[in-house]
Amino acid sequence: MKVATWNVNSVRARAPHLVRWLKEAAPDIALLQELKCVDADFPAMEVETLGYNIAVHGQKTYNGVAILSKRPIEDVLRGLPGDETDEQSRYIEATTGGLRVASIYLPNGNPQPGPKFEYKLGWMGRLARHATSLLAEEMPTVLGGDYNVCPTSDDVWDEKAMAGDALVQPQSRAAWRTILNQGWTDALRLRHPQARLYTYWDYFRDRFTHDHGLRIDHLLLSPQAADRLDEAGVDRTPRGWEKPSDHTPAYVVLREP
DNA sequence: ATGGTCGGGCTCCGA
Repeated sequence: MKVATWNVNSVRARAPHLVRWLKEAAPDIALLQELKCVDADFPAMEVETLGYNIAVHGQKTYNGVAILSKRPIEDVLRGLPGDETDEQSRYIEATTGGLRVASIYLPNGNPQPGPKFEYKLGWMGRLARHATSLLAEEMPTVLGGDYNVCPTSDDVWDEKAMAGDALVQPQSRAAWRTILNQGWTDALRLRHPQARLYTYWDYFRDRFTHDHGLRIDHLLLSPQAADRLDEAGVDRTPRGWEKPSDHTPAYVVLREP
């Protein structure tokens, strides 16, 4: 069971890449972020033709998340619990293929300090509370997505260049660890303890060419999912295609129970 | 080196 996550940076602009990647990488479950469109504008026909079911939580212009699965999708939760006033489409969760999975687009938080950074930290607190309730279910669970957090200095090409950025702030990293320390496994780091394992390269200054990247897309596994972890990795290929997203897919392979 | 490049949707915002 291959579960992949990818921030596509507009699903309509990236539809040809999405189709090509689904064919070549063939994930059983794909968690997408930054759709930048409402549900009705998701390129459903192209994806369904490849044998995927779709659950979308879209939004005009900004944000938007989706779950694609070759298996039936059930018990869909749209929006992160904990704040009825939050209008941003950054969270979708569902049961598919015997797993509970979430597609997460965590707030960027820049500029910091400021209201956007406060929103990010508040959102992370809500995610931590919800993650606790997910662990209590004792289901194999995968929380994948663009977390907009570089967990350690190993996850940043240059700490000095990024020093003022919300993605590397001590508060962001502490909030990340609060979730991790509940008992979630950072699958990519577990499988690649030493590697510079970037998932994002800024569009400007040829950052991909020079491998000046960040590791901000993560797959967190509940203990029941971590028991089944085979491989984990980053697929850098789509970042090298013409007109790419600034993120590239990351994935885990879980053994059958 | 405080710029640079994208995408969306309209003259600038978010990343």
